[in-house]
Amino acid sequence: MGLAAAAGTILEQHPFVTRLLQHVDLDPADLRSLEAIIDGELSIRRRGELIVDGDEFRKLCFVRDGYAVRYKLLRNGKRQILNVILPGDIVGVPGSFYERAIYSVSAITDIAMSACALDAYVQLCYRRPQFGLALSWIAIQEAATYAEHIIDVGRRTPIERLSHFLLELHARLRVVGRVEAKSFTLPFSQEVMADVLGMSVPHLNRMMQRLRSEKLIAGSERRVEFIDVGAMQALAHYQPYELVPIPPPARV
Amino acid sequence: MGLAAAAGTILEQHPFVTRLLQHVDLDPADLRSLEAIIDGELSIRRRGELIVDGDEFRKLCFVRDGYAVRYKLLRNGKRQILNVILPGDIVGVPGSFYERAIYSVSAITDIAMSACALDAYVQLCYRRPQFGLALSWIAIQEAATYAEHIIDVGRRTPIERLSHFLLELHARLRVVGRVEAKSFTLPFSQEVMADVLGMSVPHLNRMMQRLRSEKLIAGSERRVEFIDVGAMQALAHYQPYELVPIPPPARV
DNA sequence: CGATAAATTGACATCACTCAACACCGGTGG
DNA sequence: CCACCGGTGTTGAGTGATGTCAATTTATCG
Repeated sequence: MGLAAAAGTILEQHPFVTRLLQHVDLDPADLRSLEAIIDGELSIRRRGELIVDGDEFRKLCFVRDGYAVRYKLLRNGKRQILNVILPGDIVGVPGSFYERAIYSVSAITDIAMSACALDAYVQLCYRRPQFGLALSWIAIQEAATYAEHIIDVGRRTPIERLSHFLLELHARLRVVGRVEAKSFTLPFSQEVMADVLGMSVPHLNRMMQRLRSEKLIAGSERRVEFIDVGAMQALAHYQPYELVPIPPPARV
Repeated sequence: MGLAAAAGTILEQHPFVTRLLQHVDLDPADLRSLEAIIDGELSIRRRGELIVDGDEFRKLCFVRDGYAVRYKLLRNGKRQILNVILPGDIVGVPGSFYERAIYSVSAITDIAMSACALDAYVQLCYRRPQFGLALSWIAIQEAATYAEHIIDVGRRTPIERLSHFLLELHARLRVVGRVEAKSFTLPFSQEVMADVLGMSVPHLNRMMQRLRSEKLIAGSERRVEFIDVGAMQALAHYQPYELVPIPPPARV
């Protein structure tokens, strides 16, 4: 776990800031306040554990680059991945808000994050309420993503689930500039995707082949190219959602 | 949709306030500010729709009494219930934060709520940042509930799912004083529970019988009495979680 | 180039869904 | 008072989708 000294321009080009600015206007003073509470950069190696279920963890880590998964292991050895974590996401939601972390987070690739103490962020919220609102917005978006995930595993068929996952992943990666218009590189193995979607690896593999044979996607390996986005969205019951911006403070 | 005039003591004994006070200290002035933005009481009849998928809805409704479900209908007619809504919960999370509601909400019993405009709540957050933090905390708790639900439908077996649902429901109802120590009255039909848990009604029914025959619960109809809470929790992989309180503002 | 991880394929068993029919209950109107 | 009715809970039979468990090929990484 490397902890580098905080340089001057931590937040330059930071995908978390990119995401924040989609919800709320922040002036340079706001950004400096945010930067002031960052207490370091964290680097974790591929396969490293960022958070282990049961830990006391009271930090927020803003992912600069790399991929991770938030998951829970059941006693029978099964793993459910709750969410894939992409650049711009926060590690520590929801774990840091509980007495002990309720889920584990593990790095899929090498990953770099900017970290701050939860308490410091909360103090920032008292001074600059827009950060509290931003956190609410992000948490609500997180909840909506989870909700869609419930529908995936609860009522969508395996092929619909997989389609939905691919479309949503593409949309989320687009926000932080990690995709091309109709294609992208999958950062995740089939084992990971199977654990996201609550299915077995062989079955996931078969569904992947079926998407290819039905000419909905192309590309081999970790490459996904959407051939017919419309058909794919219809199959997946996919619907792009748009968060409202955070209303600015009323003039007094 | 009845809209009664706001009386003086809207928030007296309001289960939403009960929940807020578990996270954060609010003084009487805070509560008056909250009360000031409530623009009315809403009553909906059993089976009424509170929100329809696709609506523009920009309110937060704090449930005073009654039960509802947040759900999505797929084109094939299947319904996935994302969450059951209990007294003290907010209707409008996450729907009001999107341009158009992304889920529907429908009343299971008659339901009474206090409503305010989302924008008014946001303005309150600028004036009193603890309300922004409270919203974050509630949204994060919502996300964690959804996460547990993902594990239910993704990796827990049907009987584990059902056990988990019953235990969690009991815990949530306890916070707002709607249960006895080891028993409670189910507000939901088996059809509703099946749609929560992503299973068919007949199968849910069989699992319910199995819980009874294995002496884990007793009670018929809508009555649930836990006989062996420990065994039930073990079966369900259930774990009670505790949110940290919102840190108070630092002394200056 | 060997070792390890990932993707793919096949055979098979079974869990849980579908589609029924039926029982029960409370309310409602004749 | 009783017949009807919608909503709810219960039961049964049949079947197909999907998991399990392997073996095998292919990629990736030292």
